[in-house]
Amino acid sequence: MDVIASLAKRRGFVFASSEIYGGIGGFWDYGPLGVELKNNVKAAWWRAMVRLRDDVVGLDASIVMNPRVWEASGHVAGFSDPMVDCRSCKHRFRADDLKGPPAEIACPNCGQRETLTEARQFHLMFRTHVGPVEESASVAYLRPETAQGIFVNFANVAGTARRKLPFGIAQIGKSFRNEITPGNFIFRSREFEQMEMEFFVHPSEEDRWFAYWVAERMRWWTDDLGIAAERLRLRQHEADELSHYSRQTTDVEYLFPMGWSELEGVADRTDFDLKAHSAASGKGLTVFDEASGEQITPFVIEPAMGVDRAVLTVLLDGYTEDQVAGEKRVVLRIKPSLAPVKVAVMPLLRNRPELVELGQRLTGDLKRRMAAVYDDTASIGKLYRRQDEIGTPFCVTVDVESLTDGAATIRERDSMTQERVALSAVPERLTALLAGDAAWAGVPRPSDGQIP
RNA sequence: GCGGAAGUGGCUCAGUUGGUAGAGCAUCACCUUGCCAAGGUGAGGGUCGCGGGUUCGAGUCCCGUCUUCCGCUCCA
Repeated sequence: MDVIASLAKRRGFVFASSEIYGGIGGFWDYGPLGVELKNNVKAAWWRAMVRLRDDVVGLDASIVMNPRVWEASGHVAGFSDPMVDCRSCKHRFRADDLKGPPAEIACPNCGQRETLTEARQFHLMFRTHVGPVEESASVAYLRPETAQGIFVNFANVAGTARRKLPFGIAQIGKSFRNEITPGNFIFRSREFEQMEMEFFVHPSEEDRWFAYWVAERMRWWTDDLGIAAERLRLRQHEADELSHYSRQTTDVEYLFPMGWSELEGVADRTDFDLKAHSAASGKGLTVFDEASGEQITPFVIEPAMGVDRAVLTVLLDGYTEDQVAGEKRVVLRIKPSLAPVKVAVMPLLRNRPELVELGQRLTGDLKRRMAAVYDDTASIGKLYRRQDEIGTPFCVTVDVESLTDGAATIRERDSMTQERVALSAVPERLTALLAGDAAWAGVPRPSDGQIP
């Protein structure tokens, strides 16, 4: 993890937020390469989840919502717990789990008396105020999950997009949680980005769609994101760890340096949210079921994941150290579709103006089709290493012969193999090579709402 | 919030019993270099986390504070 955090800092993927002031725990900034990688991860999700499907549409809801949303969803109650600490054994308990007042009972863990603190309130939702004068303004919250923006827009989307069950609404956006302990680099932070999709189904199809989405999400991690299958696994939640809205949850987990940890949760939220919002708002959040001739409240299957965790996983999973001629060669073997830079153009010799000009002109042509950069500030070997380290799948070298034979050399990242291609054919050739990337080739998906 | 550890150039670190900061790598420029981190010359870059105290003098000692890392509690 340290190696990745160091690489991320050194090459401009991720920086600690407000670093010149000493930083602030649980917040991170994405640098020039990081924002490209992150955008590519989001694009891969949006493509698989929305663009390639007929049964899912997108949404971008606001971060601050009417606070009644969070009362109805159960987050106001569930996100602010009175907690009690034991001064002796350092264990912490929820005050409402204790059998009596903290001052009068022994610590349930170590049995010591008079070691428990008074109950203190923990607010896991960020609070803010709407309106410039704090005293008279109403309290509001930064959303702790994006899902509620989908539920409260259920009727809007279903109506305007003319959707019938089953269908889904997908959203990518920031969420905020006042985590007690952020950590493990960008794995757990207080401001993070989620990609969530709420899939609305007929109650009778709940289990089948749940199974479908668990399998589909695992497929996405391996095929679209290129994560090694042996470092991924599924884990079903035990009954006592289910969140307040969930009937069943299965996590996609990755073998991180600190152990197996959650990447994505597929939750069966039943009709909990729509019913809660319907009751609290007085609005009917139902659909007409032609089979029974009645209005029904759909059940919801939710695949929800963190973008930042996905970025971290891509970096960790792709990081390799090769030995080349006794020297260490760091290669970020990530899927080409995710790479911040697709191709780097470099002249074999930089003290030849005509080569520099040729390289820069070629870069200009390539930029119209893909993320391309030009670099001539080091020897050819060093330029290759730089690109390897940030995962650039292809390098194109122009040399003196290029001036006469009109050809250039394409070098591939993982194998270091080279291929001589006519200059005019380089953009086409690279486009074809990148299209060979499975994530962009597309994978058959259900398009008629049928469960495969 | 508790316990432990640590904060010196972008990175890894050195700084002797307190005497107003160094190295390697990285970056940049020029030369060299003809396909996988070669070489040469030079340059830029640090209020030593922050604040206060002791002292003629603090990166070095004392107090406070902030931040980070590891563990614990929590994690929708």
